[in-house]
Amino acid sequence: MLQLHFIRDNKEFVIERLGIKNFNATELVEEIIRLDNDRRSTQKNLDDNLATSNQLSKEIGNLFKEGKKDQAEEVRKASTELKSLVKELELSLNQIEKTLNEKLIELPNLPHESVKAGKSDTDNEIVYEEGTLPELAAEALPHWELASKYDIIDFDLGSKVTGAGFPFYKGKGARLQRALINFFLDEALKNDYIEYQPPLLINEDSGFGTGQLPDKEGQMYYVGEDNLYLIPTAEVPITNIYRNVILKEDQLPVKNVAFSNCFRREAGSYGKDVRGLNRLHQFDKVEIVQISTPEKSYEILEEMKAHVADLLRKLELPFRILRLCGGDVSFASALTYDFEVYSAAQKRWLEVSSVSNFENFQANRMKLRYKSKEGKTTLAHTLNGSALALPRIVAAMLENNQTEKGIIIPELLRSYTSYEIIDT
RNA sequence: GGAGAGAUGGCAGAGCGGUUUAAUGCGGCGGUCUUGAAAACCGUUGUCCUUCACGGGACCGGGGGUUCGAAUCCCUCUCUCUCCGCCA
Repeated sequence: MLQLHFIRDNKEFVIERLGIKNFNATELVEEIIRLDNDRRSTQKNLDDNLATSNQLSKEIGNLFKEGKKDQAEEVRKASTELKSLVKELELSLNQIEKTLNEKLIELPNLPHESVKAGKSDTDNEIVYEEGTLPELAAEALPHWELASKYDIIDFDLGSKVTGAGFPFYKGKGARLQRALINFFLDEALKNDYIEYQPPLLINEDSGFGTGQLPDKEGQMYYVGEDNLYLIPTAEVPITNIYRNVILKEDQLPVKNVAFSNCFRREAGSYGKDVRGLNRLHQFDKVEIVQISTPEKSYEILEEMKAHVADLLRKLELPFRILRLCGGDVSFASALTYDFEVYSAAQKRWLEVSSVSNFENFQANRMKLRYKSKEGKTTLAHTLNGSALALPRIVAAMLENNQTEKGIIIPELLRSYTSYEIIDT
């Protein structure tokens, strides 16, 4: 959520920058400013009347104490009249605030100055590439076939027990999941992140805080009986720890890491995008979250980017980093880097991580602030990134590392898997 | 799931219809004293809206109500604690 005073002071700028996200904000911004003017004058009016009313009430108290009942009675009448006016103003203020808020949350975050205009993911800019693309034999298999060949992931069994997109991992496949999770967590701990295990269900307020609600409601699994949502990412519970919190500046940056299962309904997905592990309803992910001062947040974004790159390097996977264009940056993000790993058998790049700076957009929604050494309270900046999501890493690893003998486990992962090869 | 108790400022804890602009203690910050520190003493101490400013307003778990006036009374929701039941 953008800050009202910022919108007021930078109207043209806001409209122009949101244009980069292909969002026409002209009317919405006008309406927001109009509603805010309305809110201010109504508030002023209400406050003045309340001030009078408070004064009268005090007077009544004093008059009673002095035993001047007749006079007290008179003032009371005046006060009663005032009260109906106050009530009216309160109602209209509430209504205005509600509408204003509804409009305000419709505005996306402004893209960072480095974000270029663009329509879709085809306009994303490759900012970095590393590793050599593997040359596979002609008979190389895609990961879903490797998975059944070595009996390590069972998609059919998942369909039977739950439905499509809920695979079973089995034997060395299950062990590989556990190995990757531990590897990712340990690497984060080496970089001074604090480990959390969050709840997998969250309430409405938390969904609102990070921006999943109200607009992305259909993407989350919902437990109606208890009014709870299954988390689509650990970002939600981990960031919401700080909802309505004022941190001290010396607590920043906050560096948290969490492993969690993630649940996404992925309504509307189809075709090759959902084959095998490419897109699941339930998957595992290690997420890093940082909270920082506005001054440091872009420096930290680079640090997080380097952390993710290091993980892929250690797993010996060829990867590239994209800076998302305006059309592809999410609603809440100011700047997002996507990491893609090359999947040799599918001959395509798979998105395995997304690292974003939300600046104060989430912080404003959830009232996450910090107090500076001078005692000034300011909205903090929030950032997060996958480090990493498992399924596509597994997909690429199976495909790229396949040999006649089996699938070779990258060296740095072997102490976690306790095996070096997946064979029959 | 059943019964009961409770939720007050960073923490502890009073207040249970009108000098509460929330007592008091601890903690924090500033100062006096001191070579320095401690102790003692003095002062100060939250969040939000509005205003150029002075000022005004809101906030005692959330929401609603009664009243001229609510931390205080009523309703409701949430959470915490104790006991019982169930249970990994």
